[in-house]
Amino acid sequence: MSGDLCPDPRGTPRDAGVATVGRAVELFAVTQPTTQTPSGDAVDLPTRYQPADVEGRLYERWVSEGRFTADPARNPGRPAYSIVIPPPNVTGSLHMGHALDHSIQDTLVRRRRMQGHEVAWIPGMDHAGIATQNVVERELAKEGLSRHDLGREAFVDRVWKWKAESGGRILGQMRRLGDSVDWSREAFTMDDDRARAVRTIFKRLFDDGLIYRAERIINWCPRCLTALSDIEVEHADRDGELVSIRYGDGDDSIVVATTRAETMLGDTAVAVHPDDERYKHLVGRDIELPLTGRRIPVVADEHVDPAFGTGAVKVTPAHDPNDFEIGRRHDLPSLSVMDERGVITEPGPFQGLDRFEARPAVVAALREDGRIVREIRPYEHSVGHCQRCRTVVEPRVSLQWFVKVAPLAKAAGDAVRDGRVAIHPPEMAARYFEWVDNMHDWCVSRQLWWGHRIPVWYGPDGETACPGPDEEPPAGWTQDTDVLDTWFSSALWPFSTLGWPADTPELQRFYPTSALVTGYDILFFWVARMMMFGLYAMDGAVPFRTIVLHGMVRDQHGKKMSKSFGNVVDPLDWIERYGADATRFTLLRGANPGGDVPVAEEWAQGSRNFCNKLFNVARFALINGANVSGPVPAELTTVDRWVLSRLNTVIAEVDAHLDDYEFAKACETLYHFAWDEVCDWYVELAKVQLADDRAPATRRVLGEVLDKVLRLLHPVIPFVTEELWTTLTGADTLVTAAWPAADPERRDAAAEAEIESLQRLVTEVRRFRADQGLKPGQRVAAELDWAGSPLAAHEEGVRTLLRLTVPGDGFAATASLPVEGATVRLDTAGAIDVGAERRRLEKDLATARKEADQTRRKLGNEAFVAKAPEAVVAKNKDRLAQAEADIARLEHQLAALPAG
RNA sequence: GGGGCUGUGGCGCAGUUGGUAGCGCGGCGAGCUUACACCUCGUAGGUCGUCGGUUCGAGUCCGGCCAGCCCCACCA
Repeated sequence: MSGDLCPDPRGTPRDAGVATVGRAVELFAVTQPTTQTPSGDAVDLPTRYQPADVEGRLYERWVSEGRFTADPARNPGRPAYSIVIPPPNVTGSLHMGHALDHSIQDTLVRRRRMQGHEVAWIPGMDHAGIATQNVVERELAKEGLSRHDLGREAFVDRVWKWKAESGGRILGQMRRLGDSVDWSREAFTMDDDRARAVRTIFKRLFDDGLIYRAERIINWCPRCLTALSDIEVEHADRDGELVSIRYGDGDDSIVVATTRAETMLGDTAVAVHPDDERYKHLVGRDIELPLTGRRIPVVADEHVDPAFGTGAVKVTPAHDPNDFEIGRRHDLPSLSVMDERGVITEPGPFQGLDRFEARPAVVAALREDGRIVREIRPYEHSVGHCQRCRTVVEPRVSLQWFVKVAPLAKAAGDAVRDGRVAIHPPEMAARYFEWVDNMHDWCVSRQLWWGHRIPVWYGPDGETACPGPDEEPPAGWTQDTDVLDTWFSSALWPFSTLGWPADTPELQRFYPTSALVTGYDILFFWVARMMMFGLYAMDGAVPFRTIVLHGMVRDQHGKKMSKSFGNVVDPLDWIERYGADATRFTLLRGANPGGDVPVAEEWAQGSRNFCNKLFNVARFALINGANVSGPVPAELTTVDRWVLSRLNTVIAEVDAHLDDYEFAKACETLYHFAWDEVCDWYVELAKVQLADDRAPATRRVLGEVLDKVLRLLHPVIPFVTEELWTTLTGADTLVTAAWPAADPERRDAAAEAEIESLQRLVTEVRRFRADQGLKPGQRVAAELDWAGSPLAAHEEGVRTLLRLTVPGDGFAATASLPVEGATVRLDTAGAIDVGAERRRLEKDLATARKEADQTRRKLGNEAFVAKAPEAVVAKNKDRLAQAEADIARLEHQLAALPAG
């Protein structure tokens, strides 16, 4: 082994080169032992990339060297790029959805870092009100305690303790994934700075009259014992019964239908449509409500659909949102018949029954009089469930805090409408508008203990005060006991993480953030709310310039991942078995804009294989002394010019794809270039050049190609690329190395055409050899007749690729393949299967003739020639010419076949 | 009830301003060749859900239908 095994990239003296070799050996030596020894020179290096050996080490180094730390004061002239991470719940752990979301963000920020931007990617977590409280309550339950046994203060302490001990497991998992976040700026939605932001904006909203307290009917979870906002309620179809009940008696009777018979105990009216002739005589009269003895009025209300059911509806203002509104319009009393746990409180036979026990009980009681229940039929209807615990939500009248969203939502919609915020993919904007344009006031109070306590105090006579964060509440007043919806504090995330309300350098430099990356599933929950609060708090400045929406990760059949299906894939499992890079690559390769991302074990293996492929080209490059520094020589072979031309095309394509958030396309482009073109063609052709005096230039080109490919791949697969690139170049890190710029001067159409032609020739001969059963390794004597063809310059390469020897004495051509303006005559020792070859050629000939006919007919179509663009016509002419050439070639080959 | 999406080789997906279909995985066959069997080479396999329309020409535009999915929703 000589010193030029791996020349020093900077051309400094030999010992530096030796050091690089030492590194290389170390890199390859930590992997498992070689399974086989290449023939010839004993280069005893292992052949597989072992991610586990490098990932942890590299990540720790990146962090300790501060590679991800943002500095708002650094390079003021340079553009800033910032992203705030969608804060995962403290209770959460990394799942594939996070892995996808984070891989996208990491790709974006790593590329910007390489482009010289000042990058801030802010990590953090969400306190996740209900979810976290439930976790800790469950823990307490194991000790036989409830939160009430501890009392509020002790319980909240307990939650903090839990958070310190087992919360935030996901942060460690983010390191495994390789997230290049700025850990020095980690935030938590409940920490002091964020609490200050909450207090500040609450007060502003309060003072502006955009937050108010009112008695309303809200969604109530009888298990969590708290109010829920509309979007925390999930609707699902359930089988139920539609029971028709006669109210009143004789001429004064009316039949109503309900799926919730038990609520009739709280009915305070029956409503009909004002124009409904059937019931006009009853409007304004009282009728008797069965079971209760109460008499309730019949009212006329536009809301009632006369065509539905009997056209009459029972009105229970306390337990149904519609009825609540009807009740308000007609000034009806609101009679609550259940407590906060959904247990009937109305005195009588049903008192103490759960709402679901009361339902059949009420129906049974009604049936005792055979004339009251007119019909019972199965009925499927939509029922709201608590998003957190799946309990059926109970509409309930209570005193809650609301944010008046109309003005805020208007601004949030306008920011997208007028283009200040772009949504990718743009189709998703429709969903966004539909939501912001139809949003109800947002119920922000929760009857929980874990969360930001509502900063409102009440005086002895019911006065209210909302002191700012630096103000004291009046002495002796008591604070509201409710806390704010979790989404209230996360809506402030893009600016609260940057120090708002203080006017920090971070805020100056990094707000508005550059992109917000998240799944389309929380467009409503979170994104729209950040828009509302961002615009409001930051005086009209948008919270982010671009919203990048991705889909959900699914299994290989497009099924949602869920425990019950048993198809959940744990990203950490993949990271351990295939590496973080392979995990990331699999996800990004499937990340078409807005589309769901199916993943499967095989895809991950494919990605792992790709990383290994890169490892091996790098190994090849090291063994052959690839050179990554200095100018690329002016004198280059067609092969070299071709690969550089392709490289620069690829750089431009990848750049464009990443600009468009087309991660799948960027990955595909690089995958194919690196594997199909660089490994399968360039390296094979380069082997020939490396054996002669073209070696120095070839080493430089090989180094150049690898250098650029690794840079381009680094944002997507940071670990392998860092490891290989630093080994190849001897430089410190790829993290801040320059992002490649495409050089249009390198584009070389002639070289590309020539190599494509060469590829076709080689493929054709390989095909022939395979069809004829000639072993790929078997050397075959061949005569190449290609006078005048530019391919003649590649004779050595062709002979190597095809394992063709120069014919000696006694050469007898038994196969003649005219292709690409050349003729290859092979000595197949008389072993060729003439019949098979003839069948094959005839089939191809038929195909070519058919194509020629079709194209000829098309070109004969006057309308086509007149109307189609010139380029299209020209393309068809080329096609015809090609087909005709194929026909001639195939006929020639057929004629040249030996008889029999 | 409203809104949106999807339907392309066995499976999962690409297909830019309309010009006769690509990729990965899988299948089949061959093979240790100057890095890689987590490899190489060769190969089979779709007329683009369906009907109709516009056009010289449609997977690519328009309409109907069929199938599947998602989101939003205060019709009992």
